[in-house]
Amino acid sequence: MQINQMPNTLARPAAAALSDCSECPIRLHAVCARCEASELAELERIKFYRSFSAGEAILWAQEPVEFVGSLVSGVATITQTLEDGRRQMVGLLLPSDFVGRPGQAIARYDVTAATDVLLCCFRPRAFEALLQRKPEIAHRLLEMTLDELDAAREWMLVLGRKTAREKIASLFVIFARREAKRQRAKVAQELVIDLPLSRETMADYLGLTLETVSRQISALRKDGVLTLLSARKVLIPRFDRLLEAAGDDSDGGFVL
Amino acid sequence: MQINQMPNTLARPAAAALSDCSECPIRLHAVCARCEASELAELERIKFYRSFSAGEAILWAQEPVEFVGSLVSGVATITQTLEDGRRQMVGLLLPSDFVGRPGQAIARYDVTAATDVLLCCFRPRAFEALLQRKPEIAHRLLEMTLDELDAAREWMLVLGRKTAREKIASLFVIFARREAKRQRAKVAQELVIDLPLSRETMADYLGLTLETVSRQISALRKDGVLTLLSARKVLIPRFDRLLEAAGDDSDGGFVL
DNA sequence: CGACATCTTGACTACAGTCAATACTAGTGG
DNA sequence: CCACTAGTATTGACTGTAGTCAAGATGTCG
Repeated sequence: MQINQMPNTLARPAAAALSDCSECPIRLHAVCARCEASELAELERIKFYRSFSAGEAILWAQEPVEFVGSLVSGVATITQTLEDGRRQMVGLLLPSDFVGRPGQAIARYDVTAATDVLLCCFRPRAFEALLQRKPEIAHRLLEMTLDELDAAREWMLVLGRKTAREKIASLFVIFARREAKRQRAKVAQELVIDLPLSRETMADYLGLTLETVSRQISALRKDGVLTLLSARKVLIPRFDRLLEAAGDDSDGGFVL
Repeated sequence: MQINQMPNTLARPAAAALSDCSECPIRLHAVCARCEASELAELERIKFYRSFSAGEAILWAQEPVEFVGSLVSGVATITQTLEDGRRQMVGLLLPSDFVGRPGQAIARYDVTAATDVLLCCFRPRAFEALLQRKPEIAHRLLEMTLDELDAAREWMLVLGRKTAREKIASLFVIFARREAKRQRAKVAQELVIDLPLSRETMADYLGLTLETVSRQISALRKDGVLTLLSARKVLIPRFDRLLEAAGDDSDGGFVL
Protein backbone atom coordinates (compact mmCIF):
# COMPACT_ATOMS: atom_id res chain seq x y z
CA MET A 1 0.00 0.00 0.00
CA GLN A 2 1.15 3.51 -0.63
CA ILE A 3 -0.75 5.75 1.72
CA ASN A 4 -0.24 9.14 0.18
CA GLN A 5 2.65 10.60 2.03
CA MET A 6 3.76 13.39 -0.24
CA PRO A 7 6.47 15.55 1.27
CA ASN A 8 5.58 19.03 2.33
CA THR A 9 7.30 20.60 -0.64
CA LEU A 10 4.80 18.86 -2.87
CA ALA A 11 1.73 19.27 -0.68
CA ARG A 12 1.88 23.02 -0.30
CA PRO A 13 1.96 23.99 -4.00
CA ALA A 14 -0.89 21.52 -4.55
CA ALA A 15 -3.12 23.90 -2.64
CA ALA A 16 -2.99 26.30 -5.53
CA ALA A 17 -3.05 23.66 -8.27
CA LEU A 18 -6.27 21.99 -7.13
CA SER A 19 -8.79 24.74 -7.66
CA ASP A 20 -10.64 22.56 -10.17
CA CYS A 21 -12.79 19.97 -8.35
CA SER A 22 -13.07 17.79 -11.44
CA GLU A 23 -9.37 17.00 -11.13
CA CYS A 24 -9.53 16.34 -7.39
CA PRO A 25 -8.14 12.91 -6.43
CA ILE A 26 -10.94 12.31 -3.91
CA ARG A 27 -13.70 13.56 -6.21
CA LEU A 28 -15.53 10.22 -6.21
CA HIS A 29 -15.25 9.32 -2.55
CA ALA A 30 -15.53 12.49 -0.49
CA VAL A 31 -18.61 14.21 0.87
CA CYS A 32 -19.04 15.87 -2.55
CA ALA A 33 -19.02 12.51 -4.37
CA ARG A 34 -22.57 12.85 -5.67
CA CYS A 35 -22.54 16.52 -6.54
CA GLU A 36 -23.24 17.62 -10.09
CA ALA A 37 -21.16 20.09 -12.07
CA SER A 38 -23.27 23.06 -11.02
CA GLU A 39 -22.97 22.12 -7.37
CA LEU A 40 -19.23 21.62 -7.67
CA ALA A 41 -18.99 25.13 -9.05
CA GLU A 42 -20.70 26.39 -5.92
CA LEU A 43 -18.33 24.40 -3.73
CA GLU A 44 -15.36 25.75 -5.62
CA ARG A 45 -16.37 29.29 -4.78
CA ILE A 46 -16.39 28.71 -1.02
CA LYS A 47 -13.72 26.07 -0.53
CA PHE A 48 -10.14 26.84 0.45
CA TYR A 49 -7.11 24.65 1.02
CA ARG A 50 -4.93 24.26 4.07
CA SER A 51 -1.88 22.07 4.42
CA PHE A 52 -0.31 20.65 7.56
CA SER A 53 3.11 19.14 8.13
CA ALA A 54 3.53 15.73 9.74
CA GLY A 55 3.00 16.10 13.47
CA GLU A 56 1.10 19.37 13.23
CA ALA A 57 -2.26 19.80 14.95
CA ILE A 58 -5.30 20.17 12.68
CA LEU A 59 -7.84 20.62 15.47
CA TRP A 60 -7.38 20.88 19.23
CA ALA A 61 -9.98 19.41 21.57
CA GLN A 62 -11.94 22.11 23.47
CA GLU A 63 -10.92 24.78 20.95
CA PRO A 64 -13.26 26.52 18.49
CA VAL A 65 -13.55 24.85 15.09
CA GLU A 66 -12.57 27.23 12.30
CA PHE A 67 -13.08 24.90 9.37
CA VAL A 68 -14.45 21.51 8.41
CA GLY A 69 -13.53 19.68 5.26
CA SER A 70 -12.20 16.70 3.38
CA LEU A 71 -8.79 15.10 3.69
CA VAL A 72 -7.32 15.28 0.18
CA SER A 73 -4.01 13.57 0.85
CA GLY A 74 -2.06 12.21 3.82
CA VAL A 75 -3.11 10.53 7.06
CA ALA A 76 -4.49 12.14 10.20
CA THR A 77 -5.41 10.74 13.59
CA ILE A 78 -8.28 11.51 15.96
CA THR A 79 -7.17 11.09 19.58
CA GLN A 80 -8.50 11.47 23.08
CA THR A 81 -6.29 12.02 26.11
CA LEU A 82 -6.85 11.45 29.84
CA GLU A 83 -5.42 14.02 32.28
CA ASP A 84 -2.70 11.61 33.34
CA GLY A 85 -1.50 11.39 29.75
CA ARG A 86 -2.98 8.08 28.64
CA ARG A 87 -3.91 8.48 25.00
CA GLN A 88 -6.27 6.55 22.73
CA MET A 89 -6.68 7.02 19.03
CA VAL A 90 -10.40 6.89 18.23
CA GLY A 91 -10.25 7.40 14.49
CA LEU A 92 -7.89 7.25 11.55
CA LEU A 93 -8.53 9.69 8.73
CA LEU A 94 -7.47 8.73 5.21
CA PRO A 95 -7.96 10.59 1.91
CA SER A 96 -11.65 11.47 1.30
CA ASP A 97 -12.53 11.24 5.00
CA PHE A 98 -14.33 14.20 6.54
CA VAL A 99 -12.82 16.31 9.32
CA GLY A 100 -15.08 18.01 11.84
CA ARG A 101 -18.67 17.49 12.86
CA PRO A 102 -21.39 19.68 11.39
CA GLY A 103 -22.99 21.94 13.95
CA GLN A 104 -20.16 21.50 16.42
CA ALA A 105 -18.52 24.80 17.38
CA ILE A 106 -16.00 23.28 19.81
CA ALA A 107 -13.87 20.30 18.80
CA ARG A 108 -14.28 17.19 20.97
CA TYR A 109 -11.07 15.49 19.89
CA ASP A 110 -7.54 16.31 18.89
CA VAL A 111 -6.98 15.83 15.17
CA THR A 112 -3.32 15.57 14.20
CA ALA A 113 -1.53 15.17 10.89
CA ALA A 114 0.36 11.85 10.98
CA THR A 115 1.97 12.62 7.63
CA ASP A 116 1.88 15.82 5.62
CA VAL A 117 -1.78 16.56 4.97
CA LEU A 118 -3.79 18.59 2.48
CA LEU A 119 -7.28 19.59 3.54
CA CYS A 120 -10.11 20.96 1.40
CA CYS A 121 -11.87 23.29 3.83
CA PHE A 122 -15.16 25.10 4.32
CA ARG A 123 -16.26 27.57 6.95
CA PRO A 124 -18.46 25.69 9.43
CA ARG A 125 -21.42 28.08 8.91
CA ALA A 126 -21.18 27.89 5.13
CA PHE A 127 -20.98 24.10 5.22
CA GLU A 128 -23.91 23.87 7.59
CA ALA A 129 -25.99 25.99 5.23
CA LEU A 130 -24.91 23.80 2.34
CA LEU A 131 -26.09 20.69 4.17
CA GLN A 132 -29.55 22.21 4.53
CA ARG A 133 -29.80 23.06 0.85
CA LYS A 134 -28.15 20.01 -0.75
CA PRO A 135 -29.69 16.68 0.22
CA GLU A 136 -27.05 14.77 -1.79
CA ILE A 137 -24.32 16.17 0.41
CA ALA A 138 -26.26 15.47 3.59
CA HIS A 139 -27.04 11.96 2.41
CA ARG A 140 -23.44 11.27 1.46
CA LEU A 141 -22.28 12.56 4.84
CA LEU A 142 -24.76 10.25 6.58
CA GLU A 143 -23.39 7.34 4.58
CA MET A 144 -19.81 8.26 5.48
CA THR A 145 -20.72 8.69 9.13
CA LEU A 146 -22.37 5.27 9.20
CA ASP A 147 -19.21 3.81 7.67
CA GLU A 148 -17.13 5.48 10.36
CA LEU A 149 -19.46 4.12 13.01
CA ASP A 150 -19.04 0.62 11.62
CA ALA A 151 -15.26 1.09 11.60
CA ALA A 152 -15.37 2.32 15.21
CA ARG A 153 -17.39 -0.73 16.22
CA GLU A 154 -15.03 -3.04 14.43
CA TRP A 155 -12.30 -1.37 16.40
CA MET A 156 -14.09 -1.79 19.71
CA LEU A 157 -13.92 -5.56 19.20
CA VAL A 158 -10.18 -5.29 18.58
CA LEU A 159 -9.64 -3.10 21.65
CA GLY A 160 -11.84 -5.09 23.97
CA ARG A 161 -11.21 -8.66 23.06
CA LYS A 162 -8.10 -9.24 21.01
CA THR A 163 -4.61 -10.11 22.25
CA ALA A 164 -1.64 -7.84 21.53
CA ARG A 165 -0.55 -10.10 18.68
CA GLU A 166 -4.03 -10.12 17.14
CA LYS A 167 -4.27 -6.36 17.52
CA ILE A 168 -1.10 -5.77 15.50
CA ALA A 169 -2.21 -8.22 12.82
CA SER A 170 -5.65 -6.57 12.71
CA LEU A 171 -4.07 -3.16 12.19
CA PHE A 172 -2.05 -4.45 9.27
CA VAL A 173 -5.13 -6.10 7.79
CA ILE A 174 -6.97 -2.78 7.96
CA PHE A 175 -4.10 -1.01 6.22
CA ALA A 176 -3.99 -3.68 3.52
CA ARG A 177 -7.77 -3.55 2.98
CA ARG A 178 -7.96 0.24 2.87
CA GLU A 179 -5.21 0.28 0.28
CA ALA A 180 -6.80 -2.47 -1.81
CA LYS A 181 -10.04 -0.49 -1.74
CA ARG A 182 -8.23 2.63 -2.88
CA GLN A 183 -6.85 0.70 -5.84
CA ARG A 184 -10.22 -1.01 -6.41
CA ALA A 185 -8.48 -4.38 -6.24
CA LYS A 186 -8.70 -7.45 -4.06
CA VAL A 187 -6.05 -7.91 -1.41
CA ALA A 188 -3.22 -9.90 -2.98
CA GLN A 189 -1.61 -12.88 -1.22
CA GLU A 190 1.79 -11.22 -1.15
CA LEU A 191 1.83 -7.51 -0.43
CA VAL A 192 3.90 -4.68 1.00
CA ILE A 193 2.44 -2.43 3.67
CA ASP A 194 3.77 1.08 4.27
CA LEU A 195 3.17 2.06 7.88
CA PRO A 196 2.23 5.73 8.11
CA LEU A 197 2.34 5.52 11.92
CA SER A 198 5.15 5.32 14.45
CA ARG A 199 5.24 2.49 16.99
CA GLU A 200 3.93 4.87 19.60
CA THR A 201 1.02 6.00 17.41
CA MET A 202 0.19 2.38 16.62
CA ALA A 203 0.24 1.72 20.36
CA ASP A 204 -2.20 4.60 20.86
CA TYR A 205 -4.44 3.08 18.22
CA LEU A 206 -4.31 -0.41 19.70
CA GLY A 207 -4.51 0.38 23.39
CA LEU A 208 -1.00 -1.01 23.96
CA THR A 209 2.41 0.34 24.93
CA LEU A 210 4.98 0.99 22.24
CA GLU A 211 7.21 -1.74 23.71
CA THR A 212 4.45 -4.32 23.31
CA VAL A 213 3.86 -3.18 19.72
CA SER A 214 7.56 -3.62 18.98
CA ARG A 215 7.70 -7.02 20.67
CA GLN A 216 4.65 -8.37 18.85
CA ILE A 217 5.92 -7.18 15.48
CA SER A 218 9.14 -9.05 16.27
CA ALA A 219 7.14 -12.12 17.25
CA LEU A 220 5.17 -12.04 13.98
CA ARG A 221 8.48 -11.72 12.17
CA LYS A 222 9.94 -14.74 13.98
CA ASP A 223 6.83 -16.73 13.06
CA GLY A 224 7.24 -15.82 9.39
CA VAL A 225 3.94 -13.93 9.17
CA LEU A 226 5.81 -10.84 8.00
CA THR A 227 9.24 -9.50 7.06
CA LEU A 228 10.47 -6.05 8.03
CA LEU A 229 11.79 -4.22 4.96
CA SER A 230 12.41 -1.21 7.20
CA ALA A 231 10.88 0.03 10.44
CA ARG A 232 8.02 1.54 8.44
CA LYS A 233 7.68 -0.99 5.63
CA VAL A 234 6.45 -4.55 6.01
CA LEU A 235 6.26 -7.44 3.56
CA ILE A 236 3.40 -9.90 4.03
CA PRO A 237 4.26 -13.13 2.18
CA ARG A 238 0.83 -14.71 2.68
CA PHE A 239 -2.17 -12.52 3.47
CA ASP A 240 -4.21 -15.49 4.69
CA ARG A 241 -1.66 -16.14 7.43
CA LEU A 242 -1.94 -12.51 8.51
CA LEU A 243 -5.73 -12.86 8.66
CA GLU A 244 -5.31 -15.96 10.76
CA ALA A 245 -3.01 -14.09 13.14
CA ALA A 246 -5.64 -11.34 13.39
CA GLY A 247 -8.14 -13.87 14.72
CA ASP A 248 -10.77 -12.93 12.11
CA ASP A 249 -12.84 -15.36 10.08
CA SER A 250 -10.62 -16.74 7.37
CA ASP A 251 -12.59 -14.82 4.74
CA GLY A 252 -12.55 -11.66 6.80
CA GLY A 253 -16.32 -11.44 7.04
CA PHE A 254 -16.77 -9.07 4.14
CA VAL A 255 -14.13 -9.10 1.44
CA LEU A 256 -13.07 -5.79 -0.02
CA MET B 1 -32.19 5.97 37.23
CA GLN B 2 -35.10 3.89 36.07
CA ILE B 3 -34.21 2.46 32.71
CA ASN B 4 -37.56 1.40 31.40
CA GLN B 5 -37.84 -2.24 32.17
CA MET B 6 -41.53 -2.89 31.89
CA PRO B 7 -42.47 -6.54 32.25
CA ASN B 8 -43.59 -8.40 29.19
CA THR B 9 -47.22 -8.38 30.21
CA LEU B 10 -47.14 -4.61 29.99
CA ALA B 11 -44.99 -4.30 26.89
CA ARG B 12 -47.07 -6.43 24.58
CA PRO B 13 -50.43 -4.72 24.97
CA ALA B 14 -48.64 -1.39 24.51
CA ALA B 15 -48.14 -2.36 20.89
CA ALA B 16 -51.80 -1.76 20.24
CA ALA B 17 -52.18 1.24 22.54
CA LEU B 18 -49.52 3.37 20.87
CA SER B 19 -51.00 3.94 17.43
CA ASP B 20 -51.03 7.70 18.04
CA CYS B 21 -47.55 9.17 17.55
CA SER B 22 -48.39 12.32 19.49
CA GLU B 23 -48.61 10.21 22.65
CA CYS B 24 -45.39 8.34 21.97
CA PRO B 25 -42.89 8.55 24.86
CA ILE B 26 -39.94 9.02 22.48
CA ARG B 27 -41.72 11.52 20.25
CA LEU B 28 -39.19 14.29 20.95
CA HIS B 29 -35.99 12.26 20.76
CA ALA B 30 -36.35 9.64 18.06
CA VAL B 31 -35.63 9.88 14.36
CA CYS B 32 -39.10 11.44 13.92
CA ALA B 33 -38.36 14.20 16.46
CA ARG B 34 -38.62 17.01 13.96
CA CYS B 35 -41.57 15.77 11.94
CA GLU B 36 -44.73 17.87 11.68
CA ALA B 37 -48.25 16.58 12.21
CA SER B 38 -48.76 15.80 8.53
CA GLU B 39 -45.55 13.84 8.39
CA LEU B 40 -46.42 11.94 11.56
CA ALA B 41 -49.68 10.94 9.93
CA GLU B 42 -47.69 9.47 7.07
CA LEU B 43 -45.44 7.60 9.50
CA GLU B 44 -48.44 6.28 11.37
CA ARG B 45 -49.75 4.68 8.20
CA ILE B 46 -46.63 2.63 7.56
CA LYS B 47 -45.27 1.97 11.06
CA PHE B 48 -45.92 -1.21 13.00
CA TYR B 49 -44.90 -2.39 16.45
CA ARG B 50 -42.97 -5.43 17.52
CA SER B 51 -42.12 -6.49 21.04
CA PHE B 52 -39.32 -8.72 22.26
CA SER B 53 -38.82 -10.46 25.59
CA ALA B 54 -35.64 -10.05 27.58
CA GLY B 55 -32.93 -12.19 25.97
CA GLU B 56 -34.68 -12.45 22.63
CA ALA B 57 -32.80 -11.63 19.41
CA ILE B 58 -33.96 -8.55 17.52
CA LEU B 59 -31.52 -8.91 14.61
CA TRP B 60 -29.01 -11.63 13.81
CA ALA B 61 -25.71 -10.74 12.18
CA GLN B 62 -25.48 -12.01 8.58
CA GLU B 63 -29.26 -12.39 8.35
CA PRO B 64 -31.57 -10.28 6.17
CA VAL B 65 -32.99 -7.19 7.87
CA GLU B 66 -36.77 -7.23 7.86
CA PHE B 67 -37.36 -3.97 9.69
CA VAL B 68 -35.63 -0.89 10.99
CA GLY B 69 -37.04 1.38 13.65
CA SER B 70 -36.93 3.16 16.96
CA LEU B 71 -36.58 1.63 20.39
CA VAL B 72 -39.67 2.80 22.29
CA SER B 73 -38.94 1.17 25.62
CA GLY B 74 -36.41 -1.19 27.14
CA VAL B 75 -32.69 -1.75 26.55
CA ALA B 76 -31.00 -3.62 23.71
CA THR B 77 -27.38 -4.47 22.99
CA ILE B 78 -25.38 -4.53 19.78
CA THR B 79 -22.72 -7.25 19.91
CA GLN B 80 -20.03 -8.76 17.77
CA THR B 81 -18.66 -12.27 18.28
CA LEU B 82 -15.39 -13.93 17.26
CA GLU B 83 -15.52 -17.57 16.10
CA ASP B 84 -13.93 -18.74 19.33
CA GLY B 85 -16.76 -17.16 21.30
CA ARG B 86 -15.17 -13.94 22.52
CA ARG B 87 -17.88 -11.33 22.52
CA GLN B 88 -17.79 -7.54 22.56
CA MET B 89 -20.73 -5.22 22.94
CA VAL B 90 -20.30 -2.37 20.46
CA GLY B 91 -23.42 -0.41 21.23
CA LEU B 92 -26.10 0.02 23.85
CA LEU B 93 -29.57 0.97 22.61
CA LEU B 94 -31.84 2.96 24.89
CA PRO B 95 -35.31 4.40 24.25
CA SER B 96 -35.37 6.64 21.13
CA ASP B 97 -32.25 5.00 19.65
CA PHE B 98 -32.50 3.74 16.08
CA VAL B 99 -32.14 0.07 15.17
CA GLY B 100 -30.74 -0.91 11.80
CA ARG B 101 -28.74 0.93 9.18
CA PRO B 102 -30.52 2.45 6.19
CA GLY B 103 -29.61 0.75 2.94
CA GLN B 104 -28.24 -2.31 4.69
CA ALA B 105 -29.98 -5.50 3.61
CA ILE B 106 -27.88 -7.83 5.78
CA ALA B 107 -27.32 -7.08 9.48
CA ARG B 108 -23.68 -6.65 10.51
CA TYR B 109 -24.23 -7.15 14.23
CA ASP B 110 -26.38 -9.11 16.61
CA VAL B 111 -28.98 -6.93 18.30
CA THR B 112 -30.47 -8.48 21.44
CA ALA B 113 -33.13 -7.35 23.87
CA ALA B 114 -31.48 -6.96 27.31
CA THR B 115 -34.86 -6.26 28.91
CA ASP B 116 -38.31 -6.51 27.38
CA VAL B 117 -38.33 -4.23 24.38
CA LEU B 118 -40.91 -2.41 22.29
CA LEU B 119 -39.86 -1.39 18.80
CA CYS B 120 -41.59 1.02 16.40
CA CYS B 121 -40.77 -0.52 13.03
CA PHE B 122 -40.71 0.34 9.33
CA ARG B 123 -40.02 -1.80 6.31
CA PRO B 124 -36.45 -1.05 5.19
CA ARG B 125 -37.57 -0.06 1.65
CA ALA B 126 -40.30 2.22 2.92
CA PHE B 127 -37.95 3.88 5.38
CA GLU B 128 -35.30 4.34 2.72
CA ALA B 129 -37.83 6.06 0.49
CA LEU B 130 -38.90 8.25 3.39
CA LEU B 131 -35.31 9.35 3.95
CA GLN B 132 -35.11 10.52 0.36
CA ARG B 133 -38.31 12.54 0.61
CA LYS B 134 -38.02 13.99 4.13
CA PRO B 135 -34.84 15.95 4.78
CA GLU B 136 -35.80 16.49 8.45
CA ILE B 137 -35.75 12.76 9.03
CA ALA B 138 -32.45 12.36 7.19
CA HIS B 139 -30.96 15.25 9.10
CA ARG B 140 -32.14 13.93 12.45
CA LEU B 141 -30.73 10.50 11.62
CA LEU B 142 -27.39 12.10 10.75
CA GLU B 143 -27.39 13.89 14.08
CA MET B 144 -28.21 10.66 15.95
CA THR B 145 -25.53 8.77 14.04
CA LEU B 146 -22.95 11.41 14.92
CA ASP B 147 -23.99 11.10 18.57
CA GLU B 148 -23.56 7.35 18.37
CA LEU B 149 -20.15 7.81 16.79
CA ASP B 150 -19.12 10.10 19.64
CA ALA B 151 -20.38 7.54 22.15
CA ALA B 152 -18.44 4.80 20.37
CA ARG B 153 -15.28 6.92 20.49
CA GLU B 154 -15.78 7.67 24.15
CA TRP B 155 -16.06 3.95 24.61
CA MET B 156 -12.88 3.22 22.67
CA LEU B 157 -10.96 5.25 25.26
CA VAL B 158 -12.54 3.19 28.02
CA LEU B 159 -11.76 -0.11 26.29
CA GLY B 160 -8.24 0.78 25.27
CA ARG B 161 -6.86 2.73 28.18
CA LYS B 162 -8.82 2.33 31.39
CA THR B 163 -8.25 -0.16 34.20
CA ALA B 164 -10.94 -2.64 35.21
CA ARG B 165 -11.93 -0.45 38.14
CA GLU B 166 -12.19 2.65 35.95
CA LYS B 167 -14.16 0.72 33.35
CA ILE B 168 -16.85 -0.26 35.87
CA ALA B 169 -17.05 3.27 37.24
CA SER B 170 -17.27 4.65 33.68
CA LEU B 171 -20.16 2.33 32.88
CA PHE B 172 -22.07 3.51 35.94
CA VAL B 173 -21.35 7.14 35.03
CA ILE B 174 -22.81 6.55 31.58
CA PHE B 175 -25.92 4.99 33.06
CA ALA B 176 -26.31 7.90 35.47
CA ARG B 177 -25.82 10.50 32.71
CA ARG B 178 -28.19 8.84 30.26
CA GLU B 179 -30.85 8.72 32.92
CA ALA B 180 -30.29 12.33 33.96
CA LYS B 181 -30.62 13.33 30.30
CA ARG B 182 -33.85 11.38 30.02
CA GLN B 183 -35.23 13.30 32.97
CA ARG B 184 -33.73 16.57 31.68
CA ALA B 185 -31.96 17.03 35.00
CA LYS B 186 -28.40 17.30 36.17
CA VAL B 187 -26.85 14.26 37.77
CA ALA B 188 -27.50 14.45 41.50
CA GLN B 189 -24.79 13.84 44.09
CA GLU B 190 -26.63 10.88 45.59
CA LEU B 191 -28.39 8.59 43.18
CA VAL B 192 -29.60 5.06 42.61
CA ILE B 193 -28.63 3.21 39.44
CA ASP B 194 -30.68 0.30 38.13
CA LEU B 195 -28.45 -2.02 36.17
CA PRO B 196 -30.30 -3.39 33.17
CA LEU B 197 -27.39 -5.72 32.41
CA SER B 198 -26.09 -8.92 33.99
CA ARG B 199 -22.47 -9.13 35.14
CA GLU B 200 -21.67 -11.10 32.00
CA THR B 201 -23.26 -8.51 29.71
CA MET B 202 -21.38 -5.74 31.52
CA ALA B 203 -18.20 -7.75 31.00
CA ASP B 204 -19.00 -7.95 27.28
CA TYR B 205 -19.45 -4.22 27.22
CA LEU B 206 -16.23 -3.50 29.10
CA GLY B 207 -13.92 -6.04 27.52
CA LEU B 208 -13.53 -7.88 30.83
CA THR B 209 -14.51 -11.22 32.31
CA LEU B 210 -17.56 -11.49 34.51
CA GLU B 211 -15.33 -12.40 37.47
CA THR B 212 -13.35 -9.20 37.12
CA VAL B 213 -16.57 -7.20 36.90
CA SER B 214 -17.79 -8.78 40.11
CA ARG B 215 -14.46 -8.26 41.86
CA GLN B 216 -14.22 -4.60 40.91
CA ILE B 217 -17.78 -3.88 41.97
CA SER B 218 -16.86 -5.43 45.33
CA ALA B 219 -13.73 -3.29 45.48
CA LEU B 220 -15.71 -0.10 44.79
CA ARG B 221 -18.12 -1.20 47.53
CA LYS B 222 -15.27 -1.73 50.01
CA ASP B 223 -13.93 1.72 49.15
CA GLY B 224 -17.33 3.30 49.83
CA VAL B 225 -17.83 4.52 46.28
CA LEU B 226 -21.07 2.58 46.05
CA THR B 227 -23.48 0.40 48.02
CA LEU B 228 -25.21 -2.64 46.57
CA LEU B 229 -28.96 -2.48 47.21
CA SER B 230 -29.30 -5.72 45.25
CA ALA B 231 -27.26 -7.36 42.52
CA ARG B 232 -28.94 -5.12 39.94
CA LYS B 233 -29.38 -1.93 41.98
CA VAL B 234 -26.60 0.33 43.14
CA LEU B 235 -26.59 3.37 45.41
CA ILE B 236 -23.99 6.05 44.68
CA PRO B 237 -23.60 8.25 47.77
CA ARG B 238 -21.37 10.83 46.06
CA PHE B 239 -21.37 11.13 42.30
CA ASP B 240 -18.10 13.09 42.29
CA ARG B 241 -16.31 10.13 43.89
CA LEU B 242 -17.68 7.86 41.16
CA LEU B 243 -16.38 10.28 38.53
CA GLU B 244 -13.01 10.24 40.20
CA ALA B 245 -12.98 6.43 40.17
CA ALA B 246 -13.82 6.57 36.45
CA GLY B 247 -10.63 8.52 35.79
CA ASP B 248 -12.47 11.29 33.93
CA ASP B 249 -11.98 14.99 34.40
CA SER B 250 -13.74 16.00 37.58
CA ASP B 251 -16.38 17.86 35.56
CA GLY B 252 -16.74 15.03 33.11
CA GLY B 253 -15.67 17.10 30.14
CA PHE B 254 -19.16 18.04 29.04
CA VAL B 255 -21.86 18.04 31.67
CA LEU B 256 -25.24 16.66 30.74
C1' DC C 1 30.42 13.28 13.21
C1' DG C 2 27.36 14.04 16.97
C1' DA C 3 22.71 14.77 18.71
C1' DC C 4 18.10 13.24 18.96
C1' DA C 5 14.26 10.40 17.43
C1' DT C 6 12.70 6.00 17.09
C1' DC C 7 12.89 1.26 17.71
C1' DT C 8 14.28 -3.15 19.88
C1' DT C 9 15.27 -6.16 23.61
C1' DG C 10 15.72 -7.61 28.51
C1' DA C 11 14.33 -8.25 33.44
C1' DC C 12 10.87 -7.80 36.53
C1' DT C 13 6.05 -6.67 38.10
C1' DA C 14 1.21 -6.32 38.29
C1' DC C 15 -3.30 -6.52 36.55
C1' DA C 16 -6.69 -9.16 34.75
C1' DG C 17 -7.80 -14.01 33.11
C1' DT C 18 -8.65 -18.92 34.15
C1' DC C 19 -10.38 -22.59 36.71
C1' DA C 20 -12.91 -23.87 40.60
C1' DA C 21 -15.61 -23.74 44.82
C1' DT C 22 -19.26 -21.55 47.16
C1' DA C 23 -23.19 -18.24 47.98
C1' DC C 24 -27.26 -16.12 46.74
C1' DT C 25 -31.83 -15.54 44.44
C1' DA C 26 -35.97 -16.72 42.20
C1' DG C 27 -38.97 -20.01 40.41
C1' DT C 28 -41.14 -24.87 40.54
C1' DG C 29 -43.34 -28.49 42.49
C1' DG C 30 -44.10 -31.74 46.31
C1' DC D 1 -43.98 -24.06 53.56
C1' DC D 2 -39.84 -26.05 52.45
C1' DA D 3 -36.83 -28.69 49.22
C1' DC D 4 -34.88 -28.72 44.87
C1' DT D 5 -33.08 -26.71 40.84
C1' DA D 6 -31.13 -23.41 37.66
C1' DG D 7 -29.28 -19.23 36.86
C1' DT D 8 -26.54 -15.53 38.58
C1' DA D 9 -23.09 -13.58 41.50
C1' DT D 10 -19.11 -13.68 44.66
C1' DT D 11 -14.70 -15.10 46.24
C1' DG D 12 -10.25 -17.72 46.20
C1' DA D 13 -5.85 -19.58 44.31
C1' DC D 14 -2.95 -19.58 40.62
C1' DT D 15 -1.27 -18.28 35.89
C1' DG D 16 -0.12 -15.56 32.01
C1' DT D 17 -0.17 -11.45 29.21
C1' DA D 18 1.01 -7.02 28.80
C1' DG D 19 2.98 -2.97 31.43
C1' DT D 20 7.04 -0.71 33.56
C1' DC D 21 11.64 0.61 33.89
C1' DA D 22 15.95 0.53 31.82
C1' DA D 23 19.75 -0.36 28.60
C1' DG D 24 21.22 -0.53 23.83
C1' DA D 25 20.58 -0.45 18.86
C1' DT D 26 19.34 1.80 14.67
C1' DG D 27 18.38 5.57 11.94
C1' DT D 28 18.06 10.56 10.47
C1' DC D 29 19.38 15.24 10.08
C1' DG D 30 21.94 19.37 10.95
